[in-house]
Amino acid sequence: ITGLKYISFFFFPDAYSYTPNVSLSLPLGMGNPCLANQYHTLQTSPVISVSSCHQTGYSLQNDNHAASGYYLPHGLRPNGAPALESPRIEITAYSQYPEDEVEESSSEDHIIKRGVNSIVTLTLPNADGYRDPSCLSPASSISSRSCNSEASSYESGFYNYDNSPQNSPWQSPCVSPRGSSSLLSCPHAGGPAGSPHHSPSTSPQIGAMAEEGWPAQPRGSRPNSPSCGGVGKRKYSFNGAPYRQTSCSPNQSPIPSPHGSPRVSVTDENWLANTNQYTNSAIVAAINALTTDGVIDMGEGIPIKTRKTMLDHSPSMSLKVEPGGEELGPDGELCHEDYPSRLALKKENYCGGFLDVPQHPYSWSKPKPYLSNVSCYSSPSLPALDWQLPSCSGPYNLQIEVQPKSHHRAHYETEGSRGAVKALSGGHPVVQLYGYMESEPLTLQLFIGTADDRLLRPHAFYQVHRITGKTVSTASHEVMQSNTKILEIPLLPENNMRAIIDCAGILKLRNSDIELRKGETDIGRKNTRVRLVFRVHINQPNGRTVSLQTASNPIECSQRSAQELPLVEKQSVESYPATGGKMMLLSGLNFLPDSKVVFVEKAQDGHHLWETEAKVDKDSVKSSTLVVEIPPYRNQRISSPVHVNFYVCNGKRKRSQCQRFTYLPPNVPVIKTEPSDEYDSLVTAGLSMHSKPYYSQPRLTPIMPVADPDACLVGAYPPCPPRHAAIPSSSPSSSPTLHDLSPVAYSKCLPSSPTHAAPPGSVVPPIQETPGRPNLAHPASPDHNSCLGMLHSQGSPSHLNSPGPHGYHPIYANSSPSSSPVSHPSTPGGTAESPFVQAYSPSQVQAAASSAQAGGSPPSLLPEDASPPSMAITVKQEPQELDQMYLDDGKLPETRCAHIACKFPLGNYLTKERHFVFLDESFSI
DNA sequence: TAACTGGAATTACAA
DNA sequence: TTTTGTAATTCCAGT
Repeated sequence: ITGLKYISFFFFPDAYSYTPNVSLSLPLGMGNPCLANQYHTLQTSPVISVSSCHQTGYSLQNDNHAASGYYLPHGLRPNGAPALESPRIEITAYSQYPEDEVEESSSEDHIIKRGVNSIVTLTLPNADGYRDPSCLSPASSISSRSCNSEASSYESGFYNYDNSPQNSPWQSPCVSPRGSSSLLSCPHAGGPAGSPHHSPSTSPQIGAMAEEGWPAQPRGSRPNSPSCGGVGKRKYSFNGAPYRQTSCSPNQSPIPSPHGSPRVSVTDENWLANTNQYTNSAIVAAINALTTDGVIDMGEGIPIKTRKTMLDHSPSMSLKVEPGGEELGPDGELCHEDYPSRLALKKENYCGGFLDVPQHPYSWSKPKPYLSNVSCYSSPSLPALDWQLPSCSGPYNLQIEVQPKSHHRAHYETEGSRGAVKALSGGHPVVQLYGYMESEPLTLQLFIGTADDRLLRPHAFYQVHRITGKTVSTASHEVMQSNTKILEIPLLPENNMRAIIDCAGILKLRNSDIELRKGETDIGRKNTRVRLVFRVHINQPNGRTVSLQTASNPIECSQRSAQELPLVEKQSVESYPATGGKMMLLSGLNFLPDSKVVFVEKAQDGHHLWETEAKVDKDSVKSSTLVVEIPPYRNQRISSPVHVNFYVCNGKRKRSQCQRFTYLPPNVPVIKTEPSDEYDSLVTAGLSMHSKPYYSQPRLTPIMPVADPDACLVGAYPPCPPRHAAIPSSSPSSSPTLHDLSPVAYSKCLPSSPTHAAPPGSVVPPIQETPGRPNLAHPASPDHNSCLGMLHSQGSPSHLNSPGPHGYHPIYANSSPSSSPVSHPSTPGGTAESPFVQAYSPSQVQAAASSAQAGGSPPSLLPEDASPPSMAITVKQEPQELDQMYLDDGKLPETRCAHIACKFPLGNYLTKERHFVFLDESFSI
């Protein structure tokens, strides 16, 4: 319902005719380059400028790029707010917004409507409700605090738009009145709101809090832990959820994320490398000041959606402040520049005691010299966390050299840390970036992602937890981005751009806390598998940024299942002719002699089409390996690959996650994989291990076997750099795989199915264009899309050749049929010719992300000020027998791709929706 | 002492 | 509506 409302909101002319232009200018001086970057204003004193203007001039396109639209300083305060000697709050609300929106907000928050331009009064919780900072338990550290993780996804499309900068079409860095409820985000309250980017209004907890007497009782049915009283580990959040305590905490300093603003145009000039990019306490304080006074009202002047997200987005990234730590600049020096701001704002803060508590500036456990040159943040707006990115591009290749163990018991906030994620070998996961020859260090980002069969996205119920201690050798620190905690780890040239991930634990958030979050559609129950997602952003000389991402094998995080449930980590065969009969080796855990392997096929609507039990070689069963004979498919005469699933069953309710398997037509070459050392001993003749990826990254839907990504690039695109000769082979899944390349599959790298013209999970071009550069919005030509998809390797490379649900990415959808990849000569490695070389500005990226997620469709990349390409909505009548046509031709006509691309007029969500439907239908056909 | 573990009791939830 | 089993969460006792 929310989504529908949301969508309709977008399509309704009056709805988008007004563009909530709300901006928050919080010049923090040297304290926060991020802010400077985001707002293009670097002032000497804090200035909070919140305004809502009705701008009829906004184009639809801009609306769709909402995030950026409302966000950019150039939108409202082109010149930035004037420098002031003291904090100033400017609130201007001119416009009105849809009534329904108002109602919605009013009901959710305790905001009193007084008319379009009137003041909204926010009912504030009792100050007594704020938790005493002294009550902070170990878990109260940001590491333990959970955050409402962004759960945006293309699957759900619309949801969570309200609290994800990237997701919200209305996202705005502004402080909204509702956000003000964020006072809730009051420091001590520690709510999700604790982070300024949280909009209380969007959080169900807010309402609950106000109604139930925040933060007296944790929401939910669970009784308070004995320790909740403020003595034990249990921490109170305003809604009772410990993790909700956030950046507001005196010890926490949320900061706006450089990524947070889609329209942020950060240049190298305004990026103050030697300033503390993570010091945004000022903005937090400012927001608190603004939002907690209880009388500020912008509500009536700002579209609800905007108001909901304003607070959320501004600071989409916050810094964890280690208690007792010190805020260090890149060079290790304390950075207290933002203190004045904080202090100044403190007086305005509803939570009076908030700033009285000594600040505990963040401190790296070790000097982080590389920070001074971290290029990661040179880009103001990096891809949203739920964007699918490739693991390699041009010369770069981000790889997980050592995979984490398949089980890691996550800890609750009520518990102490359960340590860092370990590797199978007993060590820790290792990640390395290949192909990077520069001398400047980079930052490796790590967050906890999902491990289901949908697109990779931040896991709503788990957060990465920074592990500290003498046993930890890797420096790291935490930042928040869109409710997702990110661990940043240095990638140093001296270490060969290799990082040992011994500083990452996993925090489990209570299901009840997350599920009640507005917009959250995922359920936590039995959703206990995660993946470590690594990202790196490489700045190019030309200002663009190459973003790479890779995800680990799935990690089971529950205690129980780790002991009982079978877990399939790898499978030796991903696909095989329908005749079956081949032995497949499964590698995993908790296999029993009585374990059964069941193959199932389900229709799109979920009902069973076929189910059969495979023969298990009981003699060879070990707890970690299982040999099973691939059963023949029910139809031996299939003309195209058929995707089925299988699972290992140890008894009632003791099933492994479903694994994907593809039955191929007899004439389709079988994909062979290269055995990995670690598993060689396990592999019997003819068996080689495949990292299993049913629930891993979206994969190619293989109507035709997909070759190695690199191979795919051969000829047309520069291949990813070969792995380093010294690449450890400890991780089978991370080992490259070799595949037989069918001439058909190889020749064109074409999508194997119509859906690939614009797969929902397509890889986002890893290269961002310099801000301001007009976007050409021509992403790769249609026929490149498939390659993009193929490259969208996350986790183990091997899954590249496996089929999988594909997300569709907007970037390509907007491709002009005739357009070709934008050439960027300066791109190293000849990426100019790579399909990944998509020219887009950061703002566009963000805007696109936002619009896409908000609208349930992928973001589109268009220059903010550019009018949408004249793309007629040409809905070509597709042949009814797509599969047949494909098979007959041996390829998917590029022209079809082109037409599909044409169906995505930028900014037209309705059309996009239709397109999705179309794709589904096509696929079905 | 703090971090980390393993186990299990308690509570919530779903079949 | 109740029962029962499972999953989630919290707590304890160690290392």
